[in-house]
Amino acid sequence: MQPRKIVICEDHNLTIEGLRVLLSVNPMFMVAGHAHNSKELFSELEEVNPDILIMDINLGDEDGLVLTKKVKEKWPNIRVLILTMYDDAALVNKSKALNANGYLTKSASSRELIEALNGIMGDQFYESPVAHAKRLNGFKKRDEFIEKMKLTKREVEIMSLIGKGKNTEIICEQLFLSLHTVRTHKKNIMKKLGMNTTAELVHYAMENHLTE
Amino acid sequence: MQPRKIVICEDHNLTIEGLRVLLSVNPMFMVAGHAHNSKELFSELEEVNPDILIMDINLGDEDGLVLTKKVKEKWPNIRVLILTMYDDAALVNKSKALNANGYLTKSASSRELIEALNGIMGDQFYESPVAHAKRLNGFKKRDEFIEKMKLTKREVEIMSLIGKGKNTEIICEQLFLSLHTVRTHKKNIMKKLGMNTTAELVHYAMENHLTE
DNA sequence: TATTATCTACCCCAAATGGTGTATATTGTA
DNA sequence: TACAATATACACCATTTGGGGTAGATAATA
Repeated sequence: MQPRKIVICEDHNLTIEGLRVLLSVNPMFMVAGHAHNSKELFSELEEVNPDILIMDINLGDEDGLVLTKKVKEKWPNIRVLILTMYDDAALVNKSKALNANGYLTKSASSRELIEALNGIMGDQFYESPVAHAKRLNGFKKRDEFIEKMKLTKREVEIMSLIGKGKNTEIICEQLFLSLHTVRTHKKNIMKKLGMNTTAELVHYAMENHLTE
Repeated sequence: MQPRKIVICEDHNLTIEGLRVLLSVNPMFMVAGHAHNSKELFSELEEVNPDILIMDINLGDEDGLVLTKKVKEKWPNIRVLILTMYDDAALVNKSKALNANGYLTKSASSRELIEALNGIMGDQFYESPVAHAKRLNGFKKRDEFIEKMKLTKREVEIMSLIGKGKNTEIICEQLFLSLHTVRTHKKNIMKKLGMNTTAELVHYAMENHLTE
């Protein structure tokens, strides 16, 4: 069987090199090219015509998810694996919504990477079984909490990051939002929950598994 | 207490600079030198006589693990932390076999770096709790954490309350302490843990079961 | 006993947060 | 289409927090 051709879109060279090394030992896959941004990516896809695109979410000032959508519109047959450092349910769902074929965190082992690359060839959206199981455990309580507190989607997303101990600055970088917006959301969450310190938010986000 | 002297062996200057910055804010450690290859490393170790060596595996055409073995033969008292981009069980075991004292991936946060640097001072081989738990399904132990981080009795007490989401005002009421005192303790805790927001403290207090 | 660690408490200053309010664009939906 | 909900962004102000100190009292220990 021909090895599957892979293009990597990732702004950190260290990671690109790491992926190349990991994949070089496996005859089933071949890294045929890489790109650091959307411009490089489109010319690379045009030239290489790969089977698989490994896409990072955090591409400097570009958004890998937005890029995924564009890629899928132009090349619907390319299978896209989102590879990111964020272990975040909201991002998994977002990836799914944007027609990506799978989601894997950078904390995955090389074995999990291979599993994922095989997994995304199927019809189903692929997610690391470990990560999936980890999140499902807290779902009941989590959804109850969200429903009870009437948190909006965005608020839940922000609550999740707050629960991970991230401050406003980090959150707005991560979600590509203005500092004002994140502060507004945070204040609205506080009103809904009847809390008035970040510490309380972190505590209750973790207690109710909103971080997963 | 004297800060621990550290030498970094790493071929990427960017990473060296990053480590220097991350460690410069922590009074418990001092980067006393660095090296890009084995030649520079041996002269640096001779001159500096450090407590800790942070060793990259991928040193251009040299192998950090082989180098670690040589270092350990000549300077058995130097604690060696392997820092690498590979999250790979086989490499962890190999590092252990070659008498390194700990293993950390480059995807680690600054907090995890501090944890690791404290961790390798112990008798046991240190591995990132997250990575370790991921593989072994183990639980983080409250006492381990306290011991590793060298938190005092009072600090643990305050950490526990912080973990419950209580703010400084509530804590000082509860412990019959001045606001200044609680703030001082809190700042000292932050220094030890390499954190700089309350949110992070809450998150990790809960993660490590310090609230119990 | 001398030394070190811990606990307590305060100072200053810059940055971040919390409280309140306004406003516009977009999305969902009755 | 009109209406409500949501997401975004900003202004103003008082309070709290974080980072840098100093310093005395007590406890532990070499």
